[in-house]
Amino acid sequence: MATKTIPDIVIGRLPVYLRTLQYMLEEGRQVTSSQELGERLGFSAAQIRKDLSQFGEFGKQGTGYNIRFLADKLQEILNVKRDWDVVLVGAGDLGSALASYQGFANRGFHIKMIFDNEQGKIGAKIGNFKIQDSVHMVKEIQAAGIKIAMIAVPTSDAQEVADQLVKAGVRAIVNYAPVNLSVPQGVRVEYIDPVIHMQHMTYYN
Amino acid sequence: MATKTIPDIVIGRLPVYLRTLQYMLEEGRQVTSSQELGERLGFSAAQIRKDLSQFGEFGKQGTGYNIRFLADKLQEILNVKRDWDVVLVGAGDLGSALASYQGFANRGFHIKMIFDNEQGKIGAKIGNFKIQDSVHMVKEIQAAGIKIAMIAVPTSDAQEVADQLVKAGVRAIVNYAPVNLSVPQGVRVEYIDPVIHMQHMTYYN
DNA sequence: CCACTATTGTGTATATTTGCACAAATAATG
DNA sequence: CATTATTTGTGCAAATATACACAATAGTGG
Repeated sequence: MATKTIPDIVIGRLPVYLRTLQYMLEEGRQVTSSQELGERLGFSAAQIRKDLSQFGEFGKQGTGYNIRFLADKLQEILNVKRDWDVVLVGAGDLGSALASYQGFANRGFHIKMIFDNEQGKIGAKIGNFKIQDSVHMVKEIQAAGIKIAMIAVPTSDAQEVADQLVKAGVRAIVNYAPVNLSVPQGVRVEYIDPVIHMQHMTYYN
Repeated sequence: MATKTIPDIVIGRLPVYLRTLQYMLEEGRQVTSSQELGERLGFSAAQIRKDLSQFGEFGKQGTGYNIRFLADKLQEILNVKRDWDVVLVGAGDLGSALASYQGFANRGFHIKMIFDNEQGKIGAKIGNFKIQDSVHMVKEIQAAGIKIAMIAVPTSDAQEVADQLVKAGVRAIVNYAPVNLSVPQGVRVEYIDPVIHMQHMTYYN
Protein backbone atom coordinates (compact mmCIF):
# COMPACT_ATOMS: atom_id res chain seq x y z
CA MET A 1 0.00 0.00 0.00
CA ALA A 2 1.64 3.18 -1.20
CA THR A 3 0.73 5.61 1.57
CA LYS A 4 1.35 8.86 -0.24
CA THR A 5 2.45 11.59 2.09
CA ILE A 6 0.25 14.62 1.93
CA PRO A 7 2.08 17.88 1.26
CA ASP A 8 2.46 20.16 4.24
CA ILE A 9 1.26 23.08 2.18
CA VAL A 10 -2.07 21.29 1.81
CA ILE A 11 -2.27 20.61 5.54
CA GLY A 12 -1.66 24.28 6.14
CA ARG A 13 -4.75 25.23 4.17
CA LEU A 14 -7.12 22.83 5.90
CA PRO A 15 -7.47 24.90 9.08
CA VAL A 16 -8.41 27.87 6.92
CA TYR A 17 -11.07 25.85 5.18
CA LEU A 18 -12.32 24.62 8.52
CA ARG A 19 -12.50 28.09 9.98
CA THR A 20 -14.55 29.30 7.05
CA LEU A 21 -16.90 26.33 7.16
CA GLN A 22 -17.53 26.93 10.84
CA TYR A 23 -18.21 30.55 10.11
CA MET A 24 -20.71 29.49 7.46
CA LEU A 25 -22.41 27.20 9.97
CA GLU A 26 -22.85 30.15 12.28
CA GLU A 27 -24.45 31.98 9.40
CA GLY A 28 -26.96 29.13 9.25
CA ARG A 29 -25.68 27.79 5.95
CA GLN A 30 -26.03 24.09 5.11
CA VAL A 31 -24.26 23.57 1.81
CA THR A 32 -21.40 25.17 -0.06
CA SER A 33 -19.28 24.54 -3.13
CA SER A 34 -15.61 24.58 -3.96
CA GLN A 35 -16.30 27.65 -6.02
CA GLU A 36 -17.92 29.59 -3.20
CA LEU A 37 -15.23 28.57 -0.73
CA GLY A 38 -12.58 29.55 -3.22
CA GLU A 39 -14.05 32.99 -3.80
CA ARG A 40 -14.33 33.57 -0.10
CA LEU A 41 -10.74 32.56 0.54
CA GLY A 42 -8.98 33.63 -2.61
CA PHE A 43 -8.08 30.12 -3.74
CA SER A 44 -9.09 28.46 -6.96
CA ALA A 45 -12.01 26.04 -6.79
CA ALA A 46 -9.84 23.35 -8.34
CA GLN A 47 -7.27 23.67 -5.63
CA ILE A 48 -9.82 23.23 -2.90
CA ARG A 49 -11.22 20.13 -4.59
CA LYS A 50 -7.72 18.72 -5.08
CA ASP A 51 -6.78 19.38 -1.49
CA LEU A 52 -9.88 17.66 -0.16
CA SER A 53 -9.55 14.76 -2.57
CA GLN A 54 -6.33 13.82 -0.81
CA PHE A 55 -8.41 12.61 2.08
CA GLY A 56 -11.53 11.18 0.50
CA GLU A 57 -14.68 12.16 -1.35
CA PHE A 58 -16.64 14.56 0.76
CA GLY A 59 -18.82 16.28 -1.80
CA LYS A 60 -21.75 15.41 -3.99
CA GLN A 61 -21.74 16.18 -7.68
CA GLY A 62 -24.23 18.78 -8.68
CA THR A 63 -24.77 19.85 -5.09
CA GLY A 64 -21.48 20.61 -3.44
CA TYR A 65 -20.42 19.97 0.15
CA ASN A 66 -22.56 19.56 3.23
CA ILE A 67 -20.90 22.08 5.50
CA ARG A 68 -21.40 20.29 8.79
CA PHE A 69 -20.18 17.02 7.33
CA LEU A 70 -17.10 18.52 5.72
CA ALA A 71 -16.20 20.51 8.82
CA ASP A 72 -16.47 17.33 10.82
CA LYS A 73 -14.19 15.47 8.43
CA LEU A 74 -11.62 18.26 8.52
CA GLN A 75 -11.67 18.17 12.30
CA GLU A 76 -10.98 14.46 12.17
CA ILE A 77 -8.14 14.92 9.73
CA LEU A 78 -6.58 17.71 11.75
CA ASN A 79 -6.97 15.81 14.98
CA VAL A 80 -9.09 18.50 16.54
CA LYS A 81 -12.22 16.57 17.41
CA ARG A 82 -10.59 16.18 20.79
CA ASP A 83 -9.59 19.16 22.91
CA TRP A 84 -5.98 20.09 23.49
CA ASP A 85 -4.33 21.53 26.55
CA VAL A 86 -1.89 24.36 26.01
CA VAL A 87 0.78 25.91 28.18
CA LEU A 88 1.57 29.58 27.91
CA VAL A 89 5.01 30.90 28.80
CA GLY A 90 5.32 34.62 29.39
CA ALA A 91 2.82 36.78 31.23
CA GLY A 92 3.72 40.19 29.88
CA ASP A 93 1.34 42.28 27.83
CA LEU A 94 1.07 39.76 25.05
CA GLY A 95 0.95 36.71 27.29
CA SER A 96 -1.79 38.29 29.37
CA ALA A 97 -3.76 39.13 26.27
CA LEU A 98 -3.45 35.56 25.03
CA ALA A 99 -4.48 34.23 28.42
CA SER A 100 -7.61 36.36 28.37
CA TYR A 101 -8.51 35.62 24.78
CA GLN A 102 -11.82 33.80 24.56
CA GLY A 103 -11.23 32.48 21.06
CA PHE A 104 -9.09 29.49 21.94
CA ALA A 105 -11.52 27.44 24.00
CA ASN A 106 -14.35 27.35 21.49
CA ARG A 107 -11.93 25.98 18.94
CA GLY A 108 -10.68 23.26 21.24
CA PHE A 109 -7.51 24.73 22.71
CA HIS A 110 -7.40 25.29 26.45
CA ILE A 111 -4.68 27.21 28.19
CA LYS A 112 -4.06 25.21 31.33
CA MET A 113 -0.94 26.77 32.79
CA ILE A 114 0.86 30.09 32.62
CA PHE A 115 4.49 30.54 33.57
CA ASP A 116 6.75 33.52 34.01
CA ASN A 117 10.12 34.05 35.64
CA GLU A 118 9.45 37.49 37.10
CA GLN A 119 8.85 37.42 40.83
CA GLY A 120 6.53 40.40 40.55
CA LYS A 121 4.15 38.45 38.36
CA ILE A 122 4.25 35.03 39.94
CA GLY A 123 1.16 34.28 41.96
CA ALA A 124 -1.00 36.86 40.22
CA LYS A 125 -4.12 35.56 38.58
CA ILE A 126 -5.18 35.87 34.97
CA GLY A 127 -8.68 34.60 34.51
CA ASN A 128 -8.84 31.39 36.50
CA PHE A 129 -5.16 30.66 36.52
CA LYS A 130 -2.30 31.65 38.74
CA ILE A 131 0.90 32.64 37.03
CA GLN A 132 3.42 30.01 38.10
CA ASP A 133 7.15 30.27 38.60
CA SER A 134 8.90 28.94 35.54
CA VAL A 135 11.33 27.16 37.80
CA HIS A 136 8.72 24.44 38.08
CA MET A 137 7.76 24.50 34.44
CA VAL A 138 9.32 21.29 33.16
CA LYS A 139 8.02 19.22 36.04
CA GLU A 140 4.48 20.64 35.82
CA ILE A 141 4.15 20.30 32.07
CA GLN A 142 5.42 16.75 32.17
CA ALA A 143 3.01 15.84 34.93
CA ALA A 144 0.11 17.30 33.00
CA GLY A 145 1.23 15.72 29.73
CA ILE A 146 0.77 18.95 27.79
CA LYS A 147 2.00 18.80 24.20
CA ILE A 148 1.34 22.31 22.88
CA ALA A 149 2.93 25.56 24.03
CA MET A 150 2.87 29.24 23.21
CA ILE A 151 5.98 31.31 23.83
CA ALA A 152 5.40 34.96 24.61
CA VAL A 153 8.63 35.90 26.38
CA PRO A 154 11.34 38.42 25.46
CA THR A 155 13.46 37.43 22.49
CA SER A 156 16.49 36.81 24.64
CA ASP A 157 14.69 34.14 26.65
CA ALA A 158 12.89 32.37 23.84
CA GLN A 159 15.46 29.73 22.97
CA GLU A 160 16.00 28.73 26.57
CA VAL A 161 12.27 28.45 27.12
CA ALA A 162 11.98 26.35 23.97
CA ASP A 163 14.70 24.03 25.26
CA GLN A 164 12.82 23.53 28.49
CA LEU A 165 9.53 22.95 26.73
CA VAL A 166 11.13 20.28 24.61
CA LYS A 167 12.56 18.68 27.71
CA ALA A 168 9.08 18.70 29.19
CA GLY A 169 7.72 16.76 26.23
CA VAL A 170 6.06 19.56 24.27
CA ARG A 171 5.73 18.68 20.59
CA ALA A 172 4.27 21.85 19.09
CA ILE A 173 5.23 25.45 19.78
CA VAL A 174 3.72 28.71 18.62
CA ASN A 175 6.49 31.26 19.05
CA TYR A 176 5.62 34.94 19.35
CA ALA A 177 9.20 36.03 19.98
CA PRO A 178 10.82 37.43 16.83
CA VAL A 179 13.57 34.86 16.62
CA ASN A 180 14.02 31.48 15.00
CA LEU A 181 14.19 28.60 17.40
CA SER A 182 16.32 25.53 17.18
CA VAL A 183 14.46 22.39 18.21
CA PRO A 184 15.04 18.69 17.69
CA GLN A 185 13.44 16.67 14.91
CA GLY A 186 9.87 15.86 15.70
CA VAL A 187 9.10 19.10 17.48
CA ARG A 188 7.23 21.63 15.39
CA VAL A 189 7.47 25.38 15.65
CA GLU A 190 5.26 27.97 14.01
CA TYR A 191 6.10 31.65 14.15
CA ILE A 192 3.92 34.67 14.67
CA ASP A 193 5.60 38.01 14.08
CA PRO A 194 3.47 40.86 12.80
CA VAL A 195 6.51 42.82 11.65
CA ILE A 196 7.39 40.03 9.23
CA HIS A 197 3.95 40.39 7.70
CA MET A 198 4.19 44.16 7.48
CA GLN A 199 7.61 44.00 5.85
CA HIS A 200 6.25 41.51 3.38
CA MET A 201 3.56 43.99 2.42
CA THR A 202 5.71 47.10 2.30
CA TYR A 203 7.70 45.47 -0.48
CA TYR A 204 4.73 46.01 -2.74
CA ASN A 205 4.03 49.53 -1.79
CA MET B 1 13.75 44.95 -20.80
CA ALA B 2 12.16 41.82 -19.42
CA THR B 3 11.51 42.81 -15.82
CA LYS B 4 10.95 39.42 -14.32
CA THR B 5 8.49 39.50 -11.48
CA ILE B 6 9.90 38.10 -8.29
CA PRO B 7 7.83 35.33 -6.71
CA ASP B 8 5.85 36.34 -3.67
CA ILE B 9 7.13 33.32 -1.81
CA VAL B 10 10.64 34.72 -2.14
CA ILE B 11 9.53 38.12 -0.88
CA GLY B 12 7.98 36.41 2.10
CA ARG B 13 11.31 34.94 3.12
CA LEU B 14 13.26 38.18 2.93
CA PRO B 15 11.93 39.61 6.19
CA VAL B 16 12.96 36.40 7.91
CA TYR B 17 16.46 36.72 6.53
CA LEU B 18 16.54 40.33 7.59
CA ARG B 19 15.41 39.56 11.10
CA THR B 20 18.13 36.96 11.48
CA LEU B 21 20.81 39.24 10.09
CA GLN B 22 19.83 41.96 12.53
CA TYR B 23 19.97 39.46 15.34
CA MET B 24 23.46 38.45 14.22
CA LEU B 25 24.49 42.11 14.23
CA GLU B 26 23.37 42.36 17.83
CA GLU B 27 25.53 39.38 18.56
CA GLY B 28 28.45 41.39 17.20
CA ARG B 29 28.85 39.27 14.11
CA GLN B 30 30.29 40.74 10.90
CA VAL B 31 30.08 38.05 8.27
CA THR B 32 27.88 35.06 7.56
CA SER B 33 27.33 32.52 4.80
CA SER B 34 24.33 31.08 3.03
CA GLN B 35 25.10 27.85 4.78
CA GLU B 36 25.03 29.33 8.26
CA LEU B 37 21.89 31.31 7.55
CA GLY B 38 20.27 28.23 6.15
CA GLU B 39 21.07 26.12 9.17
CA ARG B 40 19.78 28.78 11.46
CA LEU B 41 16.53 29.13 9.56
CA GLY B 42 15.94 25.64 8.28
CA PHE B 43 16.31 26.56 4.61
CA SER B 44 18.82 25.14 2.17
CA ALA B 45 21.87 27.26 1.48
CA ALA B 46 21.12 27.11 -2.23
CA GLN B 47 17.69 28.54 -1.70
CA ILE B 48 19.01 31.51 0.19
CA ARG B 49 21.56 32.21 -2.51
CA LYS B 50 18.93 31.90 -5.24
CA ASP B 51 16.56 34.18 -3.39
CA LEU B 52 19.19 36.86 -2.93
CA SER B 53 20.44 36.50 -6.48
CA GLN B 54 17.06 37.76 -7.66
CA PHE B 55 18.09 41.20 -6.48
CA GLY B 56 21.80 41.39 -7.12
CA GLU B 57 25.13 40.03 -5.99
CA PHE B 58 25.58 40.75 -2.34
CA GLY B 59 28.16 38.18 -1.33
CA LYS B 60 31.80 37.53 -1.88
CA GLN B 61 33.07 34.15 -2.99
CA GLY B 62 35.14 32.38 -0.41
CA THR B 63 34.00 34.75 2.32
CA GLY B 64 30.23 34.97 2.40
CA TYR B 65 28.05 37.98 3.13
CA ASN B 66 28.85 41.11 5.08
CA ILE B 67 25.96 41.14 7.49
CA ARG B 68 25.51 44.88 7.78
CA PHE B 69 25.67 45.32 4.03
CA LEU B 70 23.22 42.54 3.28
CA ALA B 71 20.79 43.69 5.96
CA ASP B 72 20.93 47.15 4.45
CA LYS B 73 20.19 45.83 0.99
CA LEU B 74 17.26 43.79 2.25
CA GLN B 75 15.87 46.86 3.95
CA GLU B 76 16.06 48.72 0.67
CA ILE B 77 14.37 45.92 -1.19
CA LEU B 78 11.58 45.63 1.36
CA ASN B 79 11.08 49.37 1.51
CA VAL B 80 11.84 49.52 5.19
CA LYS B 81 14.70 51.98 5.26
CA ARG B 82 12.02 54.54 5.91
CA ASP B 83 9.68 54.33 8.89
CA TRP B 84 6.02 53.50 8.51
CA ASP B 85 3.04 54.78 10.45
CA VAL B 86 0.48 52.25 11.51
CA VAL B 87 -3.09 52.53 12.73
CA LEU B 88 -4.47 50.05 15.22
CA VAL B 89 -8.17 49.30 15.38
CA GLY B 90 -9.46 47.58 18.50
CA ALA B 91 -8.38 48.35 22.04
CA GLY B 92 -9.37 45.14 23.76
CA ASP B 93 -6.87 42.81 25.39
CA LEU B 94 -5.05 42.10 22.20
CA GLY B 95 -5.16 45.65 20.86
CA SER B 96 -3.83 46.97 24.14
CA ALA B 97 -1.02 44.42 24.12
CA LEU B 98 -0.09 45.42 20.59
CA ALA B 99 -0.19 49.09 21.51
CA SER B 100 2.20 48.49 24.38
CA TYR B 101 4.54 46.24 22.46
CA GLN B 102 7.98 47.79 22.18
CA GLY B 103 9.09 45.64 19.27
CA PHE B 104 7.44 47.60 16.47
CA ALA B 105 9.26 50.89 16.75
CA ASN B 106 12.79 49.54 16.59
CA ARG B 107 11.90 47.79 13.38
CA GLY B 108 10.44 50.89 11.80
CA PHE B 109 6.71 50.59 12.43
CA HIS B 110 5.06 53.22 14.58
CA ILE B 111 1.54 52.92 15.87
CA LYS B 112 0.18 56.44 15.51
CA MET B 113 -3.52 56.07 16.24
CA ILE B 114 -5.75 53.66 18.10
CA PHE B 115 -9.48 53.40 17.49
CA ASP B 116 -12.30 51.59 19.20
CA ASN B 117 -16.08 51.88 19.08
CA GLU B 118 -16.75 51.23 22.75
CA GLN B 119 -17.64 54.37 24.67
CA GLY B 120 -16.06 52.95 27.81
CA LYS B 121 -12.67 52.79 26.16
CA ILE B 122 -12.67 55.96 24.13
CA GLY B 123 -10.51 58.66 25.68
CA ALA B 124 -8.44 56.24 27.75
CA LYS B 125 -4.72 56.34 27.15
CA ILE B 126 -2.44 53.52 26.13
CA GLY B 127 1.17 54.59 26.24
CA ASN B 128 1.20 58.03 24.68
CA PHE B 129 -1.97 57.71 22.69
CA LYS B 130 -5.60 58.32 23.41
CA ILE B 131 -8.03 55.73 22.17
CA GLN B 132 -10.16 57.54 19.61
CA ASP B 133 -13.76 57.01 18.62
CA SER B 134 -13.86 54.96 15.45
CA VAL B 135 -16.55 57.25 14.15
CA HIS B 136 -13.73 59.58 13.12
CA MET B 137 -11.49 56.85 11.84
CA VAL B 138 -11.73 57.33 8.10
CA LYS B 139 -11.22 61.06 8.29
CA GLU B 140 -8.26 60.83 10.67
CA ILE B 141 -6.45 58.10 8.78
CA GLN B 142 -6.88 59.93 5.53
CA ALA B 143 -5.60 63.15 7.01
CA ALA B 144 -2.54 61.40 8.39
CA GLY B 145 -1.97 59.46 5.18
CA ILE B 146 -1.48 56.17 7.02
CA LYS B 147 -1.18 53.16 4.76
CA ILE B 148 -0.80 50.23 7.17
CA ALA B 149 -3.35 48.96 9.68
CA MET B 150 -3.74 46.25 12.25
CA ILE B 151 -7.22 44.91 12.98
CA ALA B 152 -7.76 43.58 16.49
CA VAL B 153 -11.53 43.78 16.81
CA PRO B 154 -14.13 41.05 17.34
CA THR B 155 -14.69 38.78 14.36
CA SER B 156 -18.13 40.22 13.69
CA ASP B 157 -16.72 43.72 13.20
CA ALA B 158 -13.64 42.88 11.19
CA GLN B 159 -15.05 43.12 7.67
CA GLU B 160 -16.73 46.43 8.36
CA VAL B 161 -13.54 47.82 9.82
CA ALA B 162 -11.62 46.59 6.81
CA ASP B 163 -14.06 48.35 4.50
CA GLN B 164 -13.53 51.61 6.34
CA LEU B 165 -9.76 51.22 6.34
CA VAL B 166 -9.84 50.71 2.60
CA LYS B 167 -11.99 53.78 2.23
CA ALA B 168 -9.42 55.68 4.27
CA GLY B 169 -6.66 54.72 1.88
CA VAL B 170 -4.99 51.93 3.82
CA ARG B 171 -3.08 49.55 1.54
CA ALA B 172 -1.86 46.86 3.91
CA ILE B 173 -3.75 45.17 6.73
CA VAL B 174 -2.63 42.71 9.36
CA ASN B 175 -5.81 41.02 10.52
CA TYR B 176 -5.91 39.35 13.93
CA ALA B 177 -9.60 38.48 13.70
CA PRO B 178 -10.12 34.86 12.73
CA VAL B 179 -11.99 35.56 9.52
CA ASN B 180 -11.05 36.09 5.90
CA LEU B 181 -11.54 39.60 4.67
CA SER B 182 -12.73 40.73 1.31
CA VAL B 183 -10.80 43.73 0.02
CA PRO B 184 -10.36 45.31 -3.41
CA GLN B 185 -7.42 44.56 -5.70
CA GLY B 186 -4.33 46.40 -4.60
CA VAL B 187 -5.01 46.15 -0.88
CA ARG B 188 -3.05 43.43 0.88
CA VAL B 189 -4.15 41.46 3.90
CA GLU B 190 -2.08 39.14 6.04
CA TYR B 191 -3.66 36.99 8.70
CA ILE B 192 -2.53 36.16 12.19
CA ASP B 193 -4.51 33.43 13.92
CA PRO B 194 -2.70 31.23 16.42
CA VAL B 195 -5.38 28.56 16.26
CA ILE B 196 -4.68 28.04 12.58
CA HIS B 197 -1.07 27.33 13.47
CA MET B 198 -1.97 24.97 16.28
CA GLN B 199 -4.39 23.05 14.07
CA HIS B 200 -1.69 22.79 11.45
CA MET B 201 0.58 21.17 14.01
CA THR B 202 -1.99 18.87 15.60
CA TYR B 203 -2.35 17.18 12.24
CA TYR B 204 1.05 15.68 12.86
CA ASN B 205 0.08 15.23 16.41
C1' DC C 1 53.29 32.02 -5.72
C1' DC C 2 51.26 27.57 -5.32
C1' DA C 3 48.08 24.50 -3.13
C1' DC C 4 44.13 24.20 -0.45
C1' DT C 5 39.78 25.54 1.50
C1' DA C 6 35.65 28.11 1.51
C1' DT C 7 31.85 30.09 -0.62
C1' DT C 8 29.25 32.54 -4.14
C1' DG C 9 26.11 32.85 -8.26
C1' DT C 10 23.79 30.23 -11.58
C1' DG C 11 22.54 26.79 -15.44
C1' DT C 12 20.15 22.82 -15.36
C1' DA C 13 17.59 19.05 -13.52
C1' DT C 14 14.23 17.52 -10.39
C1' DA C 15 10.35 17.94 -7.59
C1' DT C 16 6.28 20.10 -6.24
C1' DT C 17 2.22 22.72 -6.87
C1' DT C 18 -1.36 24.63 -9.43
C1' DG C 19 -4.70 24.90 -13.03
C1' DC C 20 -7.34 23.00 -16.96
C1' DA C 21 -10.88 20.55 -18.67
C1' DC C 22 -13.98 16.84 -18.86
C1' DA C 23 -16.63 12.53 -17.71
C1' DA C 24 -19.77 11.29 -14.28
C1' DA C 25 -23.23 12.21 -11.14
C1' DT C 26 -26.99 14.89 -9.21
C1' DA C 27 -30.70 17.98 -8.93
C1' DA C 28 -34.10 21.02 -11.04
C1' DT C 29 -37.39 22.12 -14.56
C1' DG C 30 -41.07 21.53 -17.50
C1' DC D 1 -38.90 11.33 -18.31
C1' DA D 2 -35.97 14.11 -21.19
C1' DT D 3 -33.34 18.30 -20.94
C1' DT D 4 -30.58 21.55 -18.77
C1' DA D 5 -27.68 23.40 -15.17
C1' DT D 6 -24.42 22.33 -11.48
C1' DT D 7 -20.64 20.60 -9.38
C1' DT D 8 -17.50 16.98 -8.02
C1' DG D 9 -13.13 14.23 -8.47
C1' DT D 10 -9.18 13.57 -11.24
C1' DG D 11 -5.79 12.65 -15.21
C1' DC D 12 -2.77 15.41 -17.34
C1' DA D 13 -0.38 19.59 -18.62
C1' DA D 14 1.66 23.79 -17.23
C1' DA D 15 3.80 26.60 -14.05
C1' DT D 16 6.50 27.24 -10.14
C1' DA D 17 9.85 26.17 -6.66
C1' DT D 18 13.73 23.70 -4.93
C1' DA D 19 18.02 21.35 -5.09
C1' DC D 20 22.26 19.91 -7.36
C1' DA D 21 26.61 20.67 -8.81
C1' DC D 22 30.24 23.23 -10.61
C1' DA D 23 33.09 27.08 -12.56
C1' DA D 24 34.77 31.20 -10.71
C1' DT D 25 36.69 33.78 -7.13
C1' DA D 26 38.69 34.98 -2.66
C1' DG D 27 41.27 34.15 1.37
C1' DT D 28 45.00 31.39 3.96
C1' DG D 29 49.23 29.21 4.91
C1' DG D 30 53.38 27.52 3.72
